[in-house]
Amino acid sequence: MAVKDWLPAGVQAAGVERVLSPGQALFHLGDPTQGIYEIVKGQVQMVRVDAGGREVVLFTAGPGELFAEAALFSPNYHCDAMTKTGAVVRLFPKAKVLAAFRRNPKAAEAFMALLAREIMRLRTRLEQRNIRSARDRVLHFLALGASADGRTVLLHRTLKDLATELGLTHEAFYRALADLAAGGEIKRFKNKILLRVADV
Amino acid sequence: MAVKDWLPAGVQAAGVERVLSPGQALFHLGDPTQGIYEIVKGQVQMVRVDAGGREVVLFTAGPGELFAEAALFSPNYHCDAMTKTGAVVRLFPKAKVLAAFRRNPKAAEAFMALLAREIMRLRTRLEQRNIRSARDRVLHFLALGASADGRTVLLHRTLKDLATELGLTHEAFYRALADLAAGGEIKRFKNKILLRVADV
DNA sequence: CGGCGTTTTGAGAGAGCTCAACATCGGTGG
DNA sequence: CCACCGATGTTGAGCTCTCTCAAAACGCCG
Repeated sequence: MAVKDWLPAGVQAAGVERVLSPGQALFHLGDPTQGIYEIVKGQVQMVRVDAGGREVVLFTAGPGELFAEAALFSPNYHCDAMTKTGAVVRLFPKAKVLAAFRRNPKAAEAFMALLAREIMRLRTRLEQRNIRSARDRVLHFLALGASADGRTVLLHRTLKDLATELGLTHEAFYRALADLAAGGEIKRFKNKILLRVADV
Repeated sequence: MAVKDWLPAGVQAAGVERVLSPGQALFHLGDPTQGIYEIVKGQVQMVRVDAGGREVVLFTAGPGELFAEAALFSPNYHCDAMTKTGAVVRLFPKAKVLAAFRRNPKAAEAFMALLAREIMRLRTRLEQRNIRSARDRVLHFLALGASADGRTVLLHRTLKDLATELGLTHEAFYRALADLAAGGEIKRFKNKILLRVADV
């Protein structure tokens, strides 16, 4: 769900793009909150520094993702945000967004729905990580990624990226795919994978 | 954040408790949505059945957790929900909840804030799972769990439960703790753990 | 005291990670 | 058109770390 599909046009128009160079901070702990960000390009990380000075990464956001939703409901940021790689982000000012929600319950509901869906997606990924075996984890992922017919999984990103999302090294992921293909459980194509429907 | 802290009193009063026996379904895919559930006792699982007839678990909810938030924004359920262990749940009817949000933007905002916080928590746990080493994962967890002074981590649940949440076997978790304690990185007490502040 | 669940420690095996080499593909520029 | 280059994709070999299975100590509660 892209921002443009749910955010009222008036608020979208108020979006401000910002370019971050590698290592630059987007905001710091304690700063007054500005609004929510959409990651346009690159990666941005939420980082908290613990008492010992160690960096603890809370979250890594990539292109297309929403960032710092919680900032809408808090006067100050609770952690630092920075980019290691450099990034482009778009800021939607808090006041505009909240005003839109108050004025327009439909928009508010759309946002709630968005958050609820994000929660679902995250919970699913977390459940996925509870599966130890690479083979089964990949199978779980494929079963969930299957389109309506229940057999076809379209691959949008590179396999390498998928491996990362699954919490596997790319080697382990490739091997799991090779095993499944060898066992006839899947068939691999250029940009998609076909699942074998269970026999009987 | 317990339900009673954010849900308007009028809606809370409309909550209906329901007792589920082991193996019983809470709802099925395609059923019209009733509302959101709070798990009072036991565990309830979201399950989707894939084309091959395999069960794919999407999420397991425990006591105190909110369940099926997305149901508020969809006319039908997108998966099955059932309990293996038996459970007690409380249902807050969709119409009442949504009406309260429309009537009362404050309540709507409180709910959004709740969802946003849940997203943060989930993202943090997911980031945690990206840490391979048991030792580092435990350290990450402790650093995040530290209270204001940055050194004290209070333990509310049993270590065994914590191990599960961390995605480790309890043995691996105990060993990691023992290692850290042996190395002087933490000090263990009855119901808390002290982190050593990094030297210089 | 007896019983149950948590906490601990031990030994062994398997699975995924690491390091490494190579193939493949798409794009770029001579 | 071909050579080159970087990134993705693939396969091999070895090692480490966690999981698994097992057993025992500990603490709590009836």
